[in-house]
Amino acid sequence: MEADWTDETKGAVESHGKYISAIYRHMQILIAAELAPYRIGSGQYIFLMAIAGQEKITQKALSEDLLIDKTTTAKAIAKLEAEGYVRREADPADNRYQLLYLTEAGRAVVPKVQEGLNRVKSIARRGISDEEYAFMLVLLKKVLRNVSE
Amino acid sequence: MEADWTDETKGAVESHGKYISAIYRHMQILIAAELAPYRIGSGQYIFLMAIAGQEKITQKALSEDLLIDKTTTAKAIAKLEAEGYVRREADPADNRYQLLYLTEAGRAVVPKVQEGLNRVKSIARRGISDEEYAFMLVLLKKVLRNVSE
DNA sequence: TTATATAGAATGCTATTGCAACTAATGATT
DNA sequence: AATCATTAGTTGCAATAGCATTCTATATAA
Repeated sequence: MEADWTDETKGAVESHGKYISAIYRHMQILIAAELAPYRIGSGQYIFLMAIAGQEKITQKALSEDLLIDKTTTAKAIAKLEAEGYVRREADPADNRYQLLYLTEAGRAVVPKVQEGLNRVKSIARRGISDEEYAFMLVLLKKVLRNVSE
Repeated sequence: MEADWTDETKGAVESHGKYISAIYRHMQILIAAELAPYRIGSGQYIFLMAIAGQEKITQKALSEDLLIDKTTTAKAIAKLEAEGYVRREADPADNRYQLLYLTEAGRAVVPKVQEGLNRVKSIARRGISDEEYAFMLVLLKKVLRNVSE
């Protein structure tokens, strides 16, 4: 009674794309709510935490590590800098590079941000065992490699 | 040598959030490229396919099914209507409802869109067995339920 | 019947994100 | 040394997405 593509359509809507998209958007909302008290948006926290894990990093390296466009990185870093959490310093060896460091305020806020992220993560992981979660991560990494190369 | 939160930080950056985010963004890019010939953006295809699967649907029902904000739905439908793929008809029984249908052009483009989505999906699924993929979907559904309730 | 409440949809605003094009600095070639 | 190419980062623009608010139509209450 329906054309062939109808089933195909439902198959596609039921594929990972829909879930990835919905999870992403809902997590953005949850994270934004957690970090609002610190004036850190859902587009900035990942950069703050990456710098916390490796200071003296460049925007280019951040972009590559996080698989985010360099112009997005530039804007996120600018916001973190404006909020006083990150400072930039030109690399004396090559003035094209801006080396990124946490400020004192940045160092102070990182544990708070981590707590907020942990709360969101524990909500997202409800009812999923460590083994299942680890396996899901393996598969997500595969998918990411597939779509990003 | 590093503070305790550093490991926590790496753990968080390595959790599903980063992968979900990166997969979402890269899939948006791939899908946008596939559908550009039809002037359908990455923010509209899911609505087009949902209407194809169930015509005479309302924007409210679409928003709930797809877990997308109703204002986002309104804007996406407006674009699909402007491109001539979808038409709206006020429900004669209740004029608050706009019933959504595909136009002839919409019906014609759906299989093309499906092909493009299938191409992206097959790229994303490379090296993942049917069983693994199915299991990943189960877990993604769990995560989605957790973050959307 | 009129006033209030509710529901679906639309609009204005803002945040996130990426592309194209640009600037500034370094490196390579002649 | 001067020209050209490459690289890191910035800026302008547009698309996606959600919140707050408004609009319009229906339902409920007085």
